[in-house]
Parts: sequence; C-alpha cells; structure tokens
Amino acid sequence: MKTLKYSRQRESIKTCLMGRKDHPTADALYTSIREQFPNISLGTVYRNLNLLVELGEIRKFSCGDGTDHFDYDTSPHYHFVCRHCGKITDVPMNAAADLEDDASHFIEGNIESHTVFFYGCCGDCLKNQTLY
Amino acid sequence: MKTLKYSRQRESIKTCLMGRKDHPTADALYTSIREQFPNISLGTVYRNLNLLVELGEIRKFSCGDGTDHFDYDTSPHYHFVCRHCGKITDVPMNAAADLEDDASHFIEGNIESHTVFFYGCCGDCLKNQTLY
DNA sequence: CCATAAATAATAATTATTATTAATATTAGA
DNA sequence: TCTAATATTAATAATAATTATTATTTATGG
Repeated sequence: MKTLKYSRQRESIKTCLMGRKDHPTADALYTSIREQFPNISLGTVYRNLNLLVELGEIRKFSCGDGTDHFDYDTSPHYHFVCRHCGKITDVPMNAAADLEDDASHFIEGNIESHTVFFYGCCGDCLKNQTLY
Repeated sequence: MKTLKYSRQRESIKTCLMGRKDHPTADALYTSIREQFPNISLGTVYRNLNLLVELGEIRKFSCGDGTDHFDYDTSPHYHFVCRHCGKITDVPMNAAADLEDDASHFIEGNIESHTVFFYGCCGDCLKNQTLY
C-alpha cells in the first residue's frame, strides 16, 4: 500500500514536459525547471521522470545520441532525428499496424510494442547546408 | 592522406564481432577478445569500434538499455529486444520500403535511414514464465 | 634497416545515471 | 486541528559507460 504522495517538484516536471514539443533530456528539463525551482536536485528530476515512466504517464526513449529523452505524448508514434543538430521531431503518420504482425512470423516470443526512428537532415539544417 | 595502419587488435575485434550472432556491447566484446589478447585495452576496443562504424564496416545502435550495441551485419534489418533478459535478435523480415516514403510526407528534411525495434518477451523467457 | 606516423596500453577525466542519507513536506487518522 | 507516519527532497557519493591524454610500441614507406 505504497501511497503516492504529492510533490510540487514532480508536478512541475510534468507540466514542464507537457509544455515542450521537443523531447528533452533529464538535464535539459532540469535546466528549465530550475527557473522556477532554483534548488531542485538533478536526482529528483531523474527519480521522478523514471517514476512517471513506470506509472505510464510519460515515455522514455534513446535515439542513439547517448542520453535518454522524455516524451509527454504516450500514444504510439514515430520520431525523426536530425543527424546534424540532433533535433527530434514527431512524425504524425499513424503507426504501421501490420509491422508487428509481419515481424511476429519471424520470432519466437511475444511482441508488445515497437519503435521507429527515422534519421536524416532536418529542414532547418538543409537551409544552412553551406555550413557543412 | 591519412593512411589506416593495420593492427591485429582491430582485426581481432572485427573477426570476433563477425563470429557472434548476438549484438554485444563494447565491454562484452572486450571480455571475449581478452581470451586471445589478454592485455588489450578497453579504450582500444572503443576506439576501433567507433572507427569501424565511421568506415561503415559495422553498425552501432542503442535499444534503450543504456549501452551501445554493435552489429557486424550492416544491411538494413530490424531487431527484437526481450524486455526480460535483454537479448537482442535479428528479425529477418525485409525492411518496409514504403515506411520512409510514408514518413517523408510528414517532415521537412531528408530521410536517410530508419531503424525499427520490437519489444516483448522472447521465446526462452516465455518458457520460464513461472519465474516472473 | 630506419625514420616516422599511427596505434597501443595504461590511466585519468567526463558524462549520464543511480543510490544513500539526513532533513523536510505531505497526508491519514486521532 | 494536531501529530505521527512516511513519502519526498536536496545534497552528495557512487557507479557505469565512454572519451581523452600520454608515454611507449609497432607497422610501413623510403
């Protein structure tokens, strides 16, 4: 009977993540939140983010840049990662329903979910292409 | 005119990775290789793995368990990750050719590649289900 | 051979994340 | 409303993964 007790820090983490359309890391979120809570601890951010993931209120994913990213949108959707600037954007296509069915023919176990990451060069970086 | 000099350490890293059908981490590979090269350095393993990735001879990916994994198979293919034991297996379905086309309608930039990870419970862990 | 550029082993440093702990804040019940 | 019980916090230490530094060794063109 572990009751979850309210904390304003966790609340601010949720609202802060909700308000962002990028997919911040724990450290980026920590920086943002410190504007309102100057002495919040990085450990508190990490612990609450992982707690919220366990509760299913947010999502955590890694796209290959070495750090975990967090997403307030828990609905199944895909991401596009820019190889130049690292920006992560949602891909508003509907998840391919048949992908898991197709895959299930080739593996022994049960498939519960899947993720898709597209990699390339984002529009902004294409404009500044002269820089590369 | 940066000439790549031969090293038996790098050679052993390649052949070791080639001989494995799992998708080892740098540290797992380090452990294996030390049987033949007892005093190879972990830094050497990391440096050469990243070099081989740059050369396009191997692939690096992260599946969400916090560490990078390496794959000798550079052809586009998908992976299945067991949430219980962490085992990563290839999914021998052919990559969905239309996925990138579909996604391209929803984003500004250029898509160069994509990855798909399926998550679930592998066959071995399903058998031992009583353990959970 | 030999000179030299590149690779190595050993180690230090960095980064991302988790664990510990004593103090504080929240809440359930008297 | 008070108070005791306990979850949460801030601060800090610890750990794990990875990268950088440096002195030494090695492969290779001349």
